[in-house]
Amino acid sequence: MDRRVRRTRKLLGNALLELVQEKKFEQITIQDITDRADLNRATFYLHYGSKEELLADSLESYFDALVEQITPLTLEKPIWESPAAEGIVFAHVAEHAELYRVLLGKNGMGYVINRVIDYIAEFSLLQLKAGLNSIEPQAPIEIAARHVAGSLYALITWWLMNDMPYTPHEMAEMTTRLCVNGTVSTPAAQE
Amino acid sequence: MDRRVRRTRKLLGNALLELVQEKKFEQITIQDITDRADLNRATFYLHYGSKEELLADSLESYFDALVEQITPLTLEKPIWESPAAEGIVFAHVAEHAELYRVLLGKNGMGYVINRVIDYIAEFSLLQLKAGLNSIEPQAPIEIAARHVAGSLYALITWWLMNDMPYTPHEMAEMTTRLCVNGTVSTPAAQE
DNA sequence: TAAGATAATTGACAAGTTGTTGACTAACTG
DNA sequence: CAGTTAGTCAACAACTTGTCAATTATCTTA
Repeated sequence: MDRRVRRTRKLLGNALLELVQEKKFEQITIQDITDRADLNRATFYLHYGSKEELLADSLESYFDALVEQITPLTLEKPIWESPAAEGIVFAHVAEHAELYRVLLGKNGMGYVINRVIDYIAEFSLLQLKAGLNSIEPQAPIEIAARHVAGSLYALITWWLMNDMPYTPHEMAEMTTRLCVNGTVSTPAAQE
Repeated sequence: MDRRVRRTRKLLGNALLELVQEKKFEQITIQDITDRADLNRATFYLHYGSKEELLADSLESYFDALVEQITPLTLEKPIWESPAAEGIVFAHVAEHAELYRVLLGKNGMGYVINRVIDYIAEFSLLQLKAGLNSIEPQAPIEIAARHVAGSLYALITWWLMNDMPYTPHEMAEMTTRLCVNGTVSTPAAQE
């Protein structure tokens, strides 16, 4: 790929990720983006059809970096026996807290939220498939994976929006416990 | 409140909820909304400052109706002993499937998604608090509630986006099982 | 390194959206 | 019925959008 193209796209992506933390996504104009990136407005249209498209493209790198970090860990120990992988996820979120607060928070972007959940669900699905001989899911594995993804997403956003009152490690442990043991334990058996 | 005001806001709300199912939210203009509602464009600005504000207002009625339906049930039996309440939620979603598919789906709206999760989490929190003498949560109850909310949200969207391949009752049962028992059971003790 | 290809710039365009205004008419409330 | 408030209408400037053709700058590779 032409060096100029790489350069331009990176400039556009960084500009958007900056702007997204300053004002609402809807009221960021193409002009804003190209101004920030020091490019001509027409140039934007040579690469992307919309802000949404640009954002989607820019987020790939974040997610990919994260998955690369996690994958080796899961080969050692399945995810339901150790919260190590979740720990990395929470640490990653903390590192980019301002950005994720905007993308996932109050007036977050549906596109990003669903993409995050999909990502996690896909990952969980692989984990569950790999462990099928030693565990027995409580529902079809697509659904079980989705359950884990929703939980992790919800805990991440809760943590972010409440100023991260626990360490990434603590959050990872709670997430794992809730997903593996269930939400509550009933000391007295239920009928 | 003035009868004319009620009338106008209802017209605007219905117009938007219709339009939202026809085209992307971002490319719905104020003109579109007032055209559909048979009102003057200037009238819109007498009531709302933006489409987002209008949407938020319009969704209240949906959620409120739902909570009213559920509340009596939870007084009979705690939510972790019966999937009845969840069943009603899934049935409600099915009834308004086209709308929720747009609001929560692929390019859904972050605002709505987070509002839904918050709603569920608040509700779960009340349930957990009420049952504290007979159960022992696996994490601080705010977090446990959030875990349940995330799971339910994720299962709802999975179900919607996959053309609802199970009955509301089946989905409710799976949700409850996953949340109460955990994602997997391990026939052989771990390690 | 020179030639040809491709990217980016520039200024300009029509079309459409936004938010607000002031003067008007219609509808509601007590 | 009188006074208040809501909605209508037409018009406004300011801004955004997507696209264009002509020009310049920068890359690639032979």
